Amino acid sequence: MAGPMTRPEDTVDDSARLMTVLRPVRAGNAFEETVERLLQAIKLGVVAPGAKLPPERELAVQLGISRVTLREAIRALQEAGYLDVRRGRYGGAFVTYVPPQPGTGDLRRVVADMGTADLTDALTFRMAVECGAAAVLAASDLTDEQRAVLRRRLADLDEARVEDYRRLDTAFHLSIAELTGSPLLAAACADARLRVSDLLNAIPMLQVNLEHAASQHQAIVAAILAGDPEAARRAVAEHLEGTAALLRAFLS
Amino acid sequence: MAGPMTRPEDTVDDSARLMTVLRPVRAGNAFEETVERLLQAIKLGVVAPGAKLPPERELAVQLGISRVTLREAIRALQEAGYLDVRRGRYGGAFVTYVPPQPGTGDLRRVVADMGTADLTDALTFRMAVECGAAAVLAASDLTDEQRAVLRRRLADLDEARVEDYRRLDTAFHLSIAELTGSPLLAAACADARLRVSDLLNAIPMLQVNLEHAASQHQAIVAAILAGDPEAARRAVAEHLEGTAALLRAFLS
DNA sequence: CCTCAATGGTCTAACACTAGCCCAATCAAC
DNA sequence: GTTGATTGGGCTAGTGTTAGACCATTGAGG
Repeated sequence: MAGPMTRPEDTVDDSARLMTVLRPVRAGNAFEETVERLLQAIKLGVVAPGAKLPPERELAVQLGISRVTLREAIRALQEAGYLDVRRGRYGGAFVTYVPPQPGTGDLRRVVADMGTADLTDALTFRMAVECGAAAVLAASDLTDEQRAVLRRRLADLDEARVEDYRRLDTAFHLSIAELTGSPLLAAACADARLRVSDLLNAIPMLQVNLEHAASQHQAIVAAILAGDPEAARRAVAEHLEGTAALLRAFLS
Repeated sequence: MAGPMTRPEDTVDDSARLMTVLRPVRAGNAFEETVERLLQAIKLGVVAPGAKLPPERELAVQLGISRVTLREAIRALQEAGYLDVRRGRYGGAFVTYVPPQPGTGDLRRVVADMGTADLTDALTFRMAVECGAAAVLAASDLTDEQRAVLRRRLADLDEARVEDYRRLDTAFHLSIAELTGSPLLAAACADARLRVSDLLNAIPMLQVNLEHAASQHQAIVAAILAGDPEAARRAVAEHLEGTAALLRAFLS
């Protein structure tokens, strides 16, 4: 009775599940992960250009690392030109990074950098979590305040100047996940967004695409406000599929 | 022009996004995270009772940690009664843990342990990622082999003995994510499943519930095989909603 | 001017983690 | 039996990380 209960047919693709569960415990050392996280906050525009990060002591606690490690990461970002660090009261680490003008980057190079396997992984992951988040939100009872936030984000995006567009687009997408009230889901969506942000930044913003995106954003919000999970899922899927198609077009 | 571009209305719920992006970089030290991960493999039945973990050297590489840290984690699990470690050739760390008989645990205690906020977070997260995974899989062109795996998992579950049920149920759900081919998505689903596994283990398995679950599983597979993302999403949502309702019933 | 609170800059001792090496035990094959 | 390959057990030197204290700079307000 103490023998293995594994039956032959179970071992067929158990290796896949072993890979999934026994994946690396940590992506790198604390320093690298911290740089990555701060870069996320900057590139996603969570900390806007000209704004400053929280004080080191506070930030170190939030990130669950020591101040020494945090300072190393900040210094690296400073030397890379993302931050301007100033001492004294009212000082801090100010964001100097300005999102690159779309179209100037070389999309092929970005794709080559991350590898096509990682690319499809990221796109698939994003499709799943964002569709899931929208469907969950559409299925829940929304307060007036939640509805207002959603409409506000949509309106911001419509009025956005070109240089603010990516940041507000990110804000719109992340708000959907945040409004579900699930930190885990919000983190997953932020992670997914980050993994494709370099890609998005390298895509030129054409008028036609922006108009498509705008109507798709409207469809998403309408479906969520109407409490229709399946319409919400479909709208998000169409929107993201559009991005994926755009990528394929620029790559072929 | 170098001033903050943040407009007043942007700051309304920027704090939420700051919390999301500037969340802790690491959940704990390497030892704790490793124990957690191994426990995940054991409790989810990825390594079946009686089977053994990969050799220490190999496993340490897979987990991206040193052998010393891995051995500490294994020793902790050995002392907690989950593993039996044997030396010499054909030795290794054998799983001795047998999943608890459902109904013996105190559901209320488990819920109290994790807190209701974390509970709804986990349930919401699981709902989103599993619905998303099923929809993505349904929207993709499946090979015959993929279809076979899906049907195999379903059949395994139908024939399952009571003591194997949870493990095969986990295998079924995770297979859906794995079949999308996205490691990120598979990892997210495994994480979601783990977060509710203690809960599931504490729920008695009643004949009625098992029958409901069986027909829901069939509906999920049918929708995926039919290539209908929305039916797939709906089927998964109904299935998971059933679990959530069951939880509420036992808690009130 | 001065003061003082907030903030970055720096140091140190303790602890965590790693890489690499060698030892000890086991057991199938010969 | 003896052997050899495989596996866990244990050690050490070096590096990464932390907590906490103290110093240096800045600028608003008195």
